[in-house]
Amino acid sequence: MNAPRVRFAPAPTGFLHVGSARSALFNWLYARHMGGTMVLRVEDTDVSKKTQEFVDAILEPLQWLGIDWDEGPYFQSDRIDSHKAAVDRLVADGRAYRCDLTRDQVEALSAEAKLSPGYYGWSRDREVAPGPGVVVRFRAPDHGTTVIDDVVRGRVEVAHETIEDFVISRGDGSPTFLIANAVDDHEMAISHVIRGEDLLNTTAKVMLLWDALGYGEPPTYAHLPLLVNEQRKKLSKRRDDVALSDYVAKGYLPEAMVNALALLGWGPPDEVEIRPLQEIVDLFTLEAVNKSAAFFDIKKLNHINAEYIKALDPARFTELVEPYMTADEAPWPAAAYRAEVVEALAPEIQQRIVNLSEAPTWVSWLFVPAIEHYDEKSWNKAMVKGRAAGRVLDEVIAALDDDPFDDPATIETAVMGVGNRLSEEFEVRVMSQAPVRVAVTGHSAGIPLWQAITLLGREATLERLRAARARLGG
RNA sequence: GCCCCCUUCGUCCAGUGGCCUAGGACGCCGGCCUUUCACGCCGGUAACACGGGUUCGAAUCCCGUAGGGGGUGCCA
Repeated sequence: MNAPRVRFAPAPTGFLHVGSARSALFNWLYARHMGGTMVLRVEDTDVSKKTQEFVDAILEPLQWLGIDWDEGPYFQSDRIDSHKAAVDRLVADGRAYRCDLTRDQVEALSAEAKLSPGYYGWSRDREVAPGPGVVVRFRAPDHGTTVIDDVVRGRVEVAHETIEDFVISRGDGSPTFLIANAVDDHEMAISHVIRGEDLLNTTAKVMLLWDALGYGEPPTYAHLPLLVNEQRKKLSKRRDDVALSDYVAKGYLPEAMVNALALLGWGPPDEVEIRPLQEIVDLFTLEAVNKSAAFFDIKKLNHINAEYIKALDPARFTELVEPYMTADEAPWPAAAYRAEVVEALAPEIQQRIVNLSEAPTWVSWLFVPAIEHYDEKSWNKAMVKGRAAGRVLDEVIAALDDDPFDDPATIETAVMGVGNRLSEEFEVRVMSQAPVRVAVTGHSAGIPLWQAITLLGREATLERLRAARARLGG
């Protein structure tokens, strides 16, 4: 068997859809697994959307995912002459004909004939002359069956009676994607067409054109299960978060995204889900792709992303997180940010976040001059309801005054010592960490306190403790 | 309406006639660890849509039913 040639053929809609990304990935996995060729073809037959902006919106996310291609991008709009030639040939051969009926007229005719809505070859013998508004329709066979030998779906039969005389050239003379598909797949010697199940219905039409054009053996088809939302509906631009770029912005790692996408409609035989891309390439086969639609579950993506983040080495993590740390939305001025401090804290942050954009909240206390806003719940729990919070702060301030501040362990001993002493005094457990944490970080949840205090240093820590003590009053 | 496709835990995947009293992962619940939040570890919950066949034997094969989805454009 020759090395396969596959193609990813997105329409330039202005962004890359998660579903398209999954299709691209499966094409890519198959090509790489088989040592084949990946062709990229932009299907811009409709309007002229071939602006650099629209094209980049597709290509950039692909590159981000690590999906590369060996040929292209080709543009269908550049190949319009070939498509037109094919249309002319079909007309000349009597396999297609012109039609000047509008959509309304077609509907009226089917209603009049008491048939379900559709086109029933009304213009087959009308000898319509070419001209503006005149389309070309393929003369679909009245009898027989087209069989699609789909790698994932098996044998799919479509009776020719159910295929209407579909349009292959629009009223303005531009060819439709059906004819462009047949012509391009043929001329680009595509051996495997791997795409979403939503295109299964068009396959018989393209195969009919393929045959009418005398192209011989059609490519092998593989229709992937659809990606759906919680309501089990096809992922849609309007309702669902489908733009890959949004996931990029939120701080999902490409490795995690690609790993998660690979797990929708396919699974490795050994059941190891999180693994390097190369292993997925090695294990991937089209035959193992399943047939049923898959819900794109953000929870699973989150878990996978969290795993990849935890596995990052601190330097790399710091690098990746920098854009979020210095963004305008960050709780401190970009100039106050210090990467080496974050790197020191990296492992602590890494085990607490699901995506990179969450990183700043874990160090929101770090690069600001003082705590301006205490989390209300935290303050209430630790200071107001907390036992002897005022005493704890007083004594910790006193204890820390003498502390050398160079070692988390010493700080821990000092703060915990206060808690233990007060516990004895009041004969009830007094937690010293909570009030100190809230005073220093403004929140009851966070990275290990002793480390935080060490990083902050003596002056800032004492200042914050005193500020909180004053705020507490009493 | 018509055409096409699909149907294993809530979700994703494994399972291709006996290894299945159905396995893994996410989620959820419980526990351990812990003077924060997490991480980690341990345990639990939970499914072969239904009905008929075929077979010594069916989640796996066949038929039917039901449910879900996709398509039905001079979009792709």
